[in-house]
Amino acid sequence: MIRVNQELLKFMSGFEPPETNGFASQHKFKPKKIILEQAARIEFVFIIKSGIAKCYRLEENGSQFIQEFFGEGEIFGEIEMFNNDESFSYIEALTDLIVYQISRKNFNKLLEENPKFNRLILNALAAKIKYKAIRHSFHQLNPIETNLLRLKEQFPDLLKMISKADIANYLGITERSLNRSLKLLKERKLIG
Amino acid sequence: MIRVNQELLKFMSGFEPPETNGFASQHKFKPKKIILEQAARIEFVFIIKSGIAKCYRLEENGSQFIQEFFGEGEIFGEIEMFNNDESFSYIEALTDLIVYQISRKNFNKLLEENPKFNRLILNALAAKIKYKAIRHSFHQLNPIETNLLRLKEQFPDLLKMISKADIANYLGITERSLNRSLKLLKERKLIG
DNA sequence: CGCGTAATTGAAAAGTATCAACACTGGTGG
DNA sequence: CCACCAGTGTTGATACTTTTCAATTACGCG
Repeated sequence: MIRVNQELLKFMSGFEPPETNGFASQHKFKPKKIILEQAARIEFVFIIKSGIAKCYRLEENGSQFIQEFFGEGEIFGEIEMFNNDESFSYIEALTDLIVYQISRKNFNKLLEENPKFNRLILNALAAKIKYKAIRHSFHQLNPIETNLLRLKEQFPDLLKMISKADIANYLGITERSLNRSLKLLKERKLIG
Repeated sequence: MIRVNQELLKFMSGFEPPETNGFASQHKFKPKKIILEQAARIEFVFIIKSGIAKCYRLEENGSQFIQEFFGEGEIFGEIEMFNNDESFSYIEALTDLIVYQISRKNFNKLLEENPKFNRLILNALAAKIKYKAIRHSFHQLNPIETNLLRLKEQFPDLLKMISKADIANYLGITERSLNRSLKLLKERKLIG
């Protein structure tokens, strides 16, 4: 549920000051800080050095759907670079966050000149696609209880780290439904 | 709904016989032919030259969820190359299908040696991610009727090309619900 | 303590699935 | 030419699930 990319993180640590070579800078954000706006022009790619962010979309009816939770080494803003379009989701810090920030120009330069980086990005994109495909499918074809059990299995500390509202938005359900399901699962001793 | 990638198609047409250079071969499939199995080892990347295929996942409870419909220039099998894993979905021909087929080795070679191809693949992956993100979000946060209207808007010939069963599986609903919604929309003169 | 945010719960309304029966269509063989 | 069949599409009745709405409680922090 909270995804990470250790390989990319390791690669980026090569850009630590003072060896940044001007490629990447570092920035800090406080919880609840919006890092990227939906429908905004994007000039930087970000890679998380530490902390957790949530990526969500706001639909016209005002409700939000959480795409994923980004942990260490996860990249965002790159999709917009490729399709050269406005952002299609918000990125918001959930914890104290430190990110590497790479300009459009440097991102493209790295892609072209550094085969290792190029492959890391290809892998990262492929991983996102697979994650989304499996998630959407499982989501649609299983009841809420099953989805919750799967979440708890993949990420036992779920309820300690993520607010009920965010979990509900991640599952695309209301908090009311989330609470009912959690209560049921507890009664059946399926979760703690 | 039926996605296409004209740029990639155009690039691939450079590999037409007799100029294939051994990079890509061509293959034909009949409707209903399964081209890729879920949970199978994959040795080739495919790019559609003509026709339509459906990409779907089979969940343990036996129901299927359609990820997308691939049209001209769409690529599949590439995700499995990157994360070096088994296939996570089926690919099935819906119409007569002609595909370019590239071996793992040649795919990697092209990626490394041909910057244009490399960028086309990056763009294709980014487009898939954006498509999936927006689709899942819209899907979750809107009622069936709204989803149907969106489909009809994006792809007016929907009902002529795709079976009711497939449309229902794409929307993650039963055929019964699909029919009820279609009837309602027709009564309200919102669709033809 | 008091305030705002987050979490919980009940009751009614709305939405969707399930199940089962029936209609339509195109193709096949007697 | 008709009878039959299989696949596809249609519909109704009922049961189940989820949302909506509103009221209440718990918690963290200045």
